[in-house]
Amino acid sequence: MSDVLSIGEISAQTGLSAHTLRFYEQENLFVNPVARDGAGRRVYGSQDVQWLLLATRLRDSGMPLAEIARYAGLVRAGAGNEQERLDLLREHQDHVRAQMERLSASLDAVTAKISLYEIALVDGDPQNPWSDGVQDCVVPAPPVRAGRQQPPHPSRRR
Amino acid sequence: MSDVLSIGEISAQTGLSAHTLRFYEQENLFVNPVARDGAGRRVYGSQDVQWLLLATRLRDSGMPLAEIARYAGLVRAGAGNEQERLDLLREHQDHVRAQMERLSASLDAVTAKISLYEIALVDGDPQNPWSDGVQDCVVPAPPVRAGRQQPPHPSRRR
DNA sequence: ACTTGTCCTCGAGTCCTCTCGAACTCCTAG
DNA sequence: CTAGGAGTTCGAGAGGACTCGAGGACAAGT
Repeated sequence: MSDVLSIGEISAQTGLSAHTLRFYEQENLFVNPVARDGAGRRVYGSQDVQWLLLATRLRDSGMPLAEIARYAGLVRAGAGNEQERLDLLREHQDHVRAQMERLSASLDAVTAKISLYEIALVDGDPQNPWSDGVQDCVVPAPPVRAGRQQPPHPSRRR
Repeated sequence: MSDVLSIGEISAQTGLSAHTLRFYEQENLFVNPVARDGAGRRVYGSQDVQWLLLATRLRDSGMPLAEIARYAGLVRAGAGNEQERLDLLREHQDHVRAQMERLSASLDAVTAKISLYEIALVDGDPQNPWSDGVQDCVVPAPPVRAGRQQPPHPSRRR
């Protein structure tokens, strides 16, 4: 039960690049300090894979790396802070739910717009009110109140 | 029907800061070039509000500004490219749906983890298998295949 | 001996989306 | 006339999450 994985192997298993893995380590995203072999190479275990899979889930659902690091820190600290971990997770759960609602509202707006275009195209109505395409922006009105909220962005695909 | 809005007013109505509005203009996110008054000040109309509300929806659902700019460009170009607009929107629709699926999978994982902690806490089992908190990382396995996909990030709230 | 492959460190660069500040112009009210 | 508030431009900086590359080490295969 103590499989030993190289950075290349764990990279393959998690989908994270070796570069990213080192970066994550540096950012304290691991629960345990990463061990090294005689030649100074990183040695991972399967529990690291499990952890990383969870971590990427958290990240993909919008948790900042710093927060994941905080969570990792709590786990690293050992028993006694379960309540804190739970709070952190619950808070994130709320974020995710909110995110999904926003997404679903946006999806509705996009879907509505798509139908409009579909209708217009099927009707073969080439130069109708589409010339400016703005009047049809009748989207449900955003639930937004103030400030920014949850912008995403990929970075470069490798 | 031609209300005239200052940058401050449109900022209030869209939740975007004046700085951001200027930035968006610079990035060609507007359908029409923004008019100016005698003193060189920006003058917006209510259609701009509508457009911005749609644009923020697109952005909030993960469309990069560059893509929104492309869409705006198509609309600006006038009738004749409806198919292209439709394609763009359909593609985004797919992205949003995929995003929601990922989110929902992550939510499941988080929810599962939360239940585990809840159980452990209710059982008042303070120093149980929680010491390392890793063994419970039995998350459904990510649908991820390769490369990065949809990281989010807020920037600074103002 | 040499090539290949995988790994190491460290620092810099990139992308995206803002966000801020400095320095200046206008308009309006008192 | 003056002060305040809202606008303007331009350029720099910030934050987040990578991503890349140079330069070097070591181990195994031919």
